[in-house]
Amino acid sequence: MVSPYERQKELQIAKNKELLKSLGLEKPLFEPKEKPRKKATPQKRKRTDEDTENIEPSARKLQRAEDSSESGTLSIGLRRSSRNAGKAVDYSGERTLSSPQSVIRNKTSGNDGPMGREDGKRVHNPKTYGHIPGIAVGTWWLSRQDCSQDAVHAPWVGGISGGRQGAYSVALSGGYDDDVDLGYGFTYTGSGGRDLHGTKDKPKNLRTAPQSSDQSFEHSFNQMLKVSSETRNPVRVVRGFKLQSKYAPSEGYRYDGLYVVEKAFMEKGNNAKGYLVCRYVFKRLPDQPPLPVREDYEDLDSVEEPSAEED
DNA sequence: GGGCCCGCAGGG
DNA sequence: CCCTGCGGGCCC
Repeated sequence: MVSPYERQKELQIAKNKELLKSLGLEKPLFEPKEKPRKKATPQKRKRTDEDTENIEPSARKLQRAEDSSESGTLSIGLRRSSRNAGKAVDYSGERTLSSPQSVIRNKTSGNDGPMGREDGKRVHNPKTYGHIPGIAVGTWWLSRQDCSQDAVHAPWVGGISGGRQGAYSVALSGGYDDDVDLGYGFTYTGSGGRDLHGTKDKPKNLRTAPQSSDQSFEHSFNQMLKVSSETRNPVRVVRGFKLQSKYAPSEGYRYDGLYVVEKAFMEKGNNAKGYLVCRYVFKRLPDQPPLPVREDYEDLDSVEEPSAEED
């Protein structure tokens, strides 16, 4: 039996999915020169010492965790994402799934700094529109911090970064489970409407929290994205491992190139009280490397016929 | 596994 | 200086 709440969510998702499809966003605007890789390249290498060498810096960062647990090196990698618990972290596989140009950049190697940073300096300015020089589409980082250091998406926490001419970048991290991701187009939800302070008797100091009020375009971040839809400036898009999508990386964060904000509107969000959210439709710009697809992701694509599910 | 609370970067 | 924010590490 499906709860009315779930029902509403399904309808919402279906609606937005239709919206994306009606805009022709379920596929690349132009056929990429190179065929999209439907499957991970067969030659999925087993982890070797050489691979371990490559991920060493990130592992080093988690040294402390290792100190307090006797478990192997793999499990300290998993610690980072509880949602991926039980899954094997195959960094070499991650690379084969990514587009040809993809490259892993983890700079949080830090020999012994408190936060493991040895070079906190940014080479490029994140407050720009378009690609960051030297950062190929498909570049992958272990953490938002690394991504920020490469100037692709500056905030460590926030999903939206922007200025007066619109957003510079957004991060898709699955914070709103009614967002739809078709890869070449997706819906995105604005910020705000969350109670980060708790109540008076139970004060909190959170960075994220459940939806507890309406969002609005007055909100500066939401306004930036609305401006983006008018200026049509390109927005850098980063997909994170928490995103529920076959286009999400299984671990870490990946730069997926430039998109434009095609539409901006308000609608009821998928939250208990039906608070309003700011919703956006993003469209991927042409002439970019094909998006990697996770074949292991089970697409619960059962939303097509609302009347089909009776039992 | 879930809850808590932190530093930090950015925009106004 | 104020505030926010789709992280993340730690403690339980």
